[in-house]
Amino acid sequence: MGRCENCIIRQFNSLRAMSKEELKRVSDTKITKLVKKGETIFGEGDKLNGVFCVREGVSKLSKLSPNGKDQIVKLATQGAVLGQRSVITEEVANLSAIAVNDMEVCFVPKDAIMDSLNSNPNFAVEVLRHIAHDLKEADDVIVNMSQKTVKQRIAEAFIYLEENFGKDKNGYLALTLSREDIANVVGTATESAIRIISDFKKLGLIKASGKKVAIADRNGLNEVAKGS
Amino acid sequence: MGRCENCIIRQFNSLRAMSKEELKRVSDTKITKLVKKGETIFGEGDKLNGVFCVREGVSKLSKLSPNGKDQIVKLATQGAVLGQRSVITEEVANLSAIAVNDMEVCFVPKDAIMDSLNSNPNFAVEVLRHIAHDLKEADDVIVNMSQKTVKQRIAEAFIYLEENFGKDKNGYLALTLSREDIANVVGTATESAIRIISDFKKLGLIKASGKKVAIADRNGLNEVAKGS
DNA sequence: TTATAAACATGATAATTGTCAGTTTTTCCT
DNA sequence: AGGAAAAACTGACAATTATCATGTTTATAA
Repeated sequence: MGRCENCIIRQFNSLRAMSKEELKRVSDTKITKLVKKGETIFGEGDKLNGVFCVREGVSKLSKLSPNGKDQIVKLATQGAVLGQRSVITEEVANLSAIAVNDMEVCFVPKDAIMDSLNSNPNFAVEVLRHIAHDLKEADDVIVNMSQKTVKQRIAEAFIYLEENFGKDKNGYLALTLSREDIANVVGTATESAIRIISDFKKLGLIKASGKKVAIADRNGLNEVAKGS
Repeated sequence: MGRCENCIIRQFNSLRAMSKEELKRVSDTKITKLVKKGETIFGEGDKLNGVFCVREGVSKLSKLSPNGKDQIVKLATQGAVLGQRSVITEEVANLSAIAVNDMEVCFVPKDAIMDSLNSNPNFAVEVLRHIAHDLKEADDVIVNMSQKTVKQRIAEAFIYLEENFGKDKNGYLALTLSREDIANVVGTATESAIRIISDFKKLGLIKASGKKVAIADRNGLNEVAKGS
């Protein structure tokens, strides 16, 4: 409790984006919530009456298809805000948000966000910049999905995980994903992902101890990502 | 000349988003430009010092990979604004904008946009809503690319074209794309797209006269799109 | 600590999609 | 209209990726 406003501040990357009174209003109305690994924060089709700031842990934003395939569109970690896109366009959520590990999130009601957006241009522009950045990333994903092979995309995924979530003291990726989640990030079958990850291990590009994975040959992995 | 402000207004879907003075400023600084089919409005990596409003014609936003593959991320038509994402985040363009047919665009300098964004919350929120909508569409494309087959995506593409660009008096899709462009929209090889389009013709789902395509069996196409 | 499920792994095979090479048709230019 | 160039098409084949079946290891909870 008491530091939820930090999420908003970090998210919008501007201490000046919200006035003191706005911060206070947000802080007064916030609700902190613990979410266990595997639990759903919100599901596709849910009407959201607020956004969720990630204070701890990681959430996957994904969409399940009728045939059981689950595509992960984005991984959101500390400082990220979930659901803001749907709140802004006043639509139901188009993705589900599920905890990848134990999380702590805080809830900020829709009205607090919308009031600030409408009255504070700095805040609106900061949110705009942030969403514009997300859009660029999404466009990049589209291009990658169509122009790169599964092998390339998995190599990229490991590099992405190291760059965005870091390593633990032993050099392993700080964020541990199941093989299935990795497959769902790159958009392939779980077995295909497993096979390619095994190959990477044999080639010495990564090392793995159980579910933990470490990048062993960063340059080599980069080569693979750029096209064997 | 003289009606460029309409693009901005239509784009942001709010007559009240810009004040009279802002509209005047935009209108005073605009430059109208004709772009021939196949010409580039801006290329990946270009530094944009303004945005382009589409007054006439259609532009494809795409990214070319080193191996020659070209992925079309979006088709932009009358009323759309090109380059605003890059202007907002102050990055170079991440996509190229190329005319699919003869176009008329008008240029609005960066400063005119940024000034309005920073001073007029309504305008900023309208732009925000618009980009948030683009983000949802991009997320949907990501999911489609990974969860649907090429056949399904091509069926969807025809439905999309009819819904978004309409039909001419003879019932043919108003926007005529080459087979190569269709392939680049759905992310497949040109020959694969051609083969599937031929199949659709044989099945009576579409009819084609030269490059012109018409949807002959909307329900059937819908079925295909949803999974044979 | 064991049992029980979940995750990981591997082989065999099928389906999808890509590539290359060549032909025909359409478009476009002067 | 005639000819060149681009686009559309087709076949044969290769590569990639998915699916199914099944065994093994690892995690989890009673």
